[in-house]
Amino acid sequence: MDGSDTSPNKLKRSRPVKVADQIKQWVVERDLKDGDKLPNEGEMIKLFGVSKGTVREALRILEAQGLIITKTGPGGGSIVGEVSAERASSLLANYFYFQDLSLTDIYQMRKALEPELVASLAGNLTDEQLSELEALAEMHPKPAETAEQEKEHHISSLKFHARLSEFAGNKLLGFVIGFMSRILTDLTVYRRLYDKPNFELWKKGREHQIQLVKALRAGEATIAQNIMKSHMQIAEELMQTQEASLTKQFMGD
Amino acid sequence: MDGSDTSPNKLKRSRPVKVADQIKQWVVERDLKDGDKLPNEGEMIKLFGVSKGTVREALRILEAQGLIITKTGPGGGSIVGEVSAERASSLLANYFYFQDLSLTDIYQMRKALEPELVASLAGNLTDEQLSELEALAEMHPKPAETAEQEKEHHISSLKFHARLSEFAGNKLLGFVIGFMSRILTDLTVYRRLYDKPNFELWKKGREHQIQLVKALRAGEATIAQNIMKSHMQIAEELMQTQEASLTKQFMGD
DNA sequence: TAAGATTTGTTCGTATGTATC
DNA sequence: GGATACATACGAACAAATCTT
Repeated sequence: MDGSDTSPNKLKRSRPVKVADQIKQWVVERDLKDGDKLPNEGEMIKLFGVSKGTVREALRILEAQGLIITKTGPGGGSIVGEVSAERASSLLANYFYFQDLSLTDIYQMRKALEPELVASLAGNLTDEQLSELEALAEMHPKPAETAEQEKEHHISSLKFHARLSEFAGNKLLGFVIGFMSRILTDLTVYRRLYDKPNFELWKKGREHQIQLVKALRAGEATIAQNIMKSHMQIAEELMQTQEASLTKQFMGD
Repeated sequence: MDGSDTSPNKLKRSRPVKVADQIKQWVVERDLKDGDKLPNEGEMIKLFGVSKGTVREALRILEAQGLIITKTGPGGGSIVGEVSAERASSLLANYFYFQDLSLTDIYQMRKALEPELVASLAGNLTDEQLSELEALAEMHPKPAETAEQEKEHHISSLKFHARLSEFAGNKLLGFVIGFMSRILTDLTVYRRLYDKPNFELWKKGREHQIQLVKALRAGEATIAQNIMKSHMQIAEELMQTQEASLTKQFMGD
């Protein structure tokens, strides 16, 4: 957090934005952590010499970014809050709302990253984590018969990948993969992608997931990596048989 | 943008947040685009049945997310604004401020993605873009002698990668690579990474960039990819000779 | 359960700043 | 420069939530 004007922008910053920056600075100077308390409204009014309304607008700015949490009542007030992956994901989704991503774009990334992820995860998961993945993989033992079931299957499958990403030691890698799962899930929910059940693809996908968990448990990094590569290939083919443009299907919160 | 309560959270949402959601909904229902005008404060007060202060807090929330831009004066008011890559990057950096990324984490990603990027860029760049990259690559013909010069060289090098990422047809891939360049640049600026000039690494890095541009111009995807792989290897080695933990060095705006 | 204290939440009236014509 | 239309900011009052006793 710098707080100072890093860019040569001479953009006029409104007072609430300035105050928001001042609060940020106040927090960083004191190296405050997750649950630490900020001054209350009254103190901020005196501290920054602005009115209550201005302070509150500043607090809403920080809250929107996920940096603080505000509660009412005695002992209430604002505290520092770690930005959650969920919130970061939402904010980022707002950016891609305008960007016109294609399925090809997303799968170019998935093909590069998901095999990398499982390779680094092999042999490093707890029994509990492995069991959970197993349960997700075996959730749908029967092929879909209706479009609705097909949709459920695919959301489950994405859930498998999302959960996998949360186990990543590499938080950046984990976040990006989780973000892609989210986008694809939103897509599946809001559009009626996956119209027609596809027996062959369901079967392959399920086998892949089960074999993958086995490889992860055995610590077979290369095998896990190869399974995921094949899996991504299959998944992309499935998606590509459906629509291509997925603009404007998210921007959630 | 959904606006509705997707999650099973029974989190109490303050009125400004609700109004912000209502405004979002209002925008999406009408499919408003980049420069389109929103109702002014007075109209929103009537529209949502809340006071001026509440409307203003809601507007600050949307502004913080980069979704609207507000101007004063006649013809002023709020308009829809595309979230910029810059802003999305800042918001995301807030998340990783708390996450404890290591250089190894970042380079695991870079090694997976940057070769992929140049492969897809080969033969698809304009003369102008290629010239610009060339200029960046040839910016420092002489090895660094001081720590300050070494720092400049590395920022330039990261600029090269950042620019490259902006040329990506795949906006997701481009964004992630640009984001990593940003993090590494912030690191270089705020910490004194790169203390001691390293002649061998400078030379290799420079050659790589120049060869890379040549391969991109020739449309040699595989060659470009291999050059980038080597380059990432070198770059990681260089960084690893320096500090490892890069927590809490960003959170900028 | 109830009352009181604390802190945020919301409203209103008014005044000021700023950009356009 | 003056009129207009808009956001910006302030201050005082009251409402609502929540913790403590």
